[in-house]
Amino acid sequence: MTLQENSFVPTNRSMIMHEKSDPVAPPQAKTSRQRLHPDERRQLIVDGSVAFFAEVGLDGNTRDLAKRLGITQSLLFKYFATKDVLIEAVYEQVYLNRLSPDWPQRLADRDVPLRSRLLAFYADYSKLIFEYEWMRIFMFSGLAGAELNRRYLDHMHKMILHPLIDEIRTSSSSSITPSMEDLWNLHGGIVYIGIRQHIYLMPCPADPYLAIEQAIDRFLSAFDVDLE
Amino acid sequence: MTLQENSFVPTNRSMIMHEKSDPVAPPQAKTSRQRLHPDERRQLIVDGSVAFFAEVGLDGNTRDLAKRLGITQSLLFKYFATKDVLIEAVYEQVYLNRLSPDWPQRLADRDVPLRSRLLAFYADYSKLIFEYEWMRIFMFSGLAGAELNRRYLDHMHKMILHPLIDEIRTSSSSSITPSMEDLWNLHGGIVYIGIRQHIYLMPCPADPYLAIEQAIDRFLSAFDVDLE
DNA sequence: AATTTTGTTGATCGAATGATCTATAAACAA
DNA sequence: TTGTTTATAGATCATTCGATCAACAAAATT
Repeated sequence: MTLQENSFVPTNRSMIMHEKSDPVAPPQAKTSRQRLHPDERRQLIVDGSVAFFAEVGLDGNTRDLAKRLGITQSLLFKYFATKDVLIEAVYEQVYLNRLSPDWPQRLADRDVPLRSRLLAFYADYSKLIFEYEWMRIFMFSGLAGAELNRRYLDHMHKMILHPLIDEIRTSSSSSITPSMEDLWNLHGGIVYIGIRQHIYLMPCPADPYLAIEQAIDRFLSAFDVDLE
Repeated sequence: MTLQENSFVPTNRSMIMHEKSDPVAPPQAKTSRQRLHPDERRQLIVDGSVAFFAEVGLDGNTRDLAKRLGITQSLLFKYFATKDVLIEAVYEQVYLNRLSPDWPQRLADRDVPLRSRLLAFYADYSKLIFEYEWMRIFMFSGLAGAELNRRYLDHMHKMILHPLIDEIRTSSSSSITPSMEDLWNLHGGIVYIGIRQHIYLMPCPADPYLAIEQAIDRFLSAFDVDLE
């Protein structure tokens, strides 16, 4: 395979990285010192931090962040004791209150065709995770070894994917039963769209819904589930 | 969905990261100064760097790396002018000469059943990318914005996945034709096994071959390709 | 054995980075 | 207005990190 022909191997370091193309945005209209209510300022910092760390990684430095926010670096430490505390706030902002908590129930609602349930779930879920900030911060923290990611995926396993085994078996007209690996395969194939888009910055379909729909249909028909 | 119930949200910073559990390995039997042939020393440094940077990320520091190698930090700069040059060598070590260059041809060999060709390819390919070093360095460099990754994936697109559209159409008994997104879905579902294993450090099947085989079979039968 | 070569070390430099401290000025209360 | 509070800025500290350099010692050469 031509992958070996090394045309993808860097010949010139300059194209590789660590350049980080000056992530410092245009300094906000520097009209002297702007005094805000602490709550508002704090939220501005968190929002800016999410965008900043998603772009440059969790060890982006606080000076660049402050510059992008149009504030001084020392001000960051008035609101967050340490950089780690700030990153904690970033995690919360990104992961908290982002997806309806009743998906386990809705996925088990057998009054609705299984295909419809799956389509609805992945339409909702993909809208969440196919966002630049979510995808990249999740990947950065995963690489850094955060327990957070394992807990999140354990939840996905227990509350979403594993229960689906039963749903599929029930809706199936044959006796074949999907394994957990099969369900991870369905899930991974969908998630990978977001990885291509936001991690590798590859061109991707503006609307991934069709691809998701077809992946789900292929999956269900392999287990003889009616596509209605 | 219970993902919102936040049981995966960090309540305690200590479990999150930046601890990097002392990536410095036991210093090699420090029997005074060991003088090696430059080629051998260089290779030791590159090998150690691959393992080190795969673990802690591409901005791991050179002191820790040197400590793990059992050499002084300054010695690194005798072999590599800058840290970036060293990382370039890491890329080469990881990506170079790792996969047979004739996969495009073998995948197009219609004397062999398409299913067999696909199984053989992904058996080979997964052995390559399901390695800790490969997976993590590829992800780190992707997040850092390396052009390398886009080039690699472009190759995958042009030389492997796109030609498969034709192979599938030819082997199919129906008239449905897979789109590029369908092929990326097959590919991504398989790659995601390695991501779970090496990025998120989730428990995974020791041998992913069965899961790969079934993913391929589901895919092919969706396009009415004989499974022989 | 004497001499040269060069692989390796330890000390150190300068810039970058997380964090701190004091001075300042914008809001608010009297 | 006057005085108080506190959000913000600017200067600075202590480390860390990439990189350099002179000194040293293990091979290689004579």
